[in-house]
Amino acid sequence: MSKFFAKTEESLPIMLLRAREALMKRIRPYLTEHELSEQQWRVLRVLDEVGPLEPTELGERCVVLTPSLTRILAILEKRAMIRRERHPTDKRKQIIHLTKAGQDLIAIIAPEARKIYEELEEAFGKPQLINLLNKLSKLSEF
Amino acid sequence: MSKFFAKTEESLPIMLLRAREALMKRIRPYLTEHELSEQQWRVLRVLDEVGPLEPTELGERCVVLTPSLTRILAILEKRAMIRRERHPTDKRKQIIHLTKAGQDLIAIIAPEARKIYEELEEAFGKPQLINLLNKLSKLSEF
DNA sequence: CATTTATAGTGAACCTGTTAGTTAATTCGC
DNA sequence: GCGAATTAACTAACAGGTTCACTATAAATG
Repeated sequence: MSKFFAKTEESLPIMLLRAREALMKRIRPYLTEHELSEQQWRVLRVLDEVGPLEPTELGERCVVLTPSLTRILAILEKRAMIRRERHPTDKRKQIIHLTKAGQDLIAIIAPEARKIYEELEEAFGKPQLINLLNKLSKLSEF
Repeated sequence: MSKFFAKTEESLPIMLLRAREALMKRIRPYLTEHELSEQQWRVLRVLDEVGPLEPTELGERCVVLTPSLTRILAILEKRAMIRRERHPTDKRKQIIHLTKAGQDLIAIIAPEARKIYEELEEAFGKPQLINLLNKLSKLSEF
């Protein structure tokens, strides 16, 4: 029962995990309903948000390592949610496109997910949330 | 390229993940050096912090689901970092103890890990960190 | 009591995280 | 230009995350 560290309730990595868990506990059911994992959902969202991307940049934006992304893209391609193209000049690269089916799926889930974010904003206050996001953003660059 | 959502840079779950990643990128090397996963490390720390615990409560404190904890405890037991006891009155339960070897390992890693937290405090400012932890704590109860 | 209901831990299946290593294509230095 | 270093994507192997189901024990309900 020695005390080498701050209590785990004050450990930033653990608290970040706990907070994320609380959020995802609400969101996951909607994804499960459509047989999407969290990570698959992130990939679809990012493609929808920024348009066609190379896997490496896609992985960075989704916070998914490339070995995971390889598997995720294989699954999403089999479900026809994404489509691959060759990069025009660099043969090592690909370009990942969201398909119509992928966009449709996003459009179905979007209202449910947005509802949760609105609840969050209500419970938390928008300025507080913005402040939190700013701090997290700074932390990401640590 | 439609916009069903806030940008992913403003998506709280993703930002929580990103921030956590930035932190763990610094801490992981020290754990890897001693062949510990993040989660195994959390288990050891919590046992050191609060003393012997039943698996269920241990899992809650570490933010690890019990099926994962089962596997983690099996590994840590094989490495003699923890030890199991039967619960005196409830035969369903166990009590997990940190062994001397476990304590020793913590004592070795502690200084390195603390150094990183101090760097963080310096780069971020203590009041900012406390404020962040408070917000995360509130979020955990959402 | 007997039966139902709840809880603690485990097992299984599938996906993801992480590290390391592979292959092919590109870029850099000379 | 040519070999060395770098980069993009993939594969492999093992640990962890998540859900579901199962067993054993305990508690609640009648």
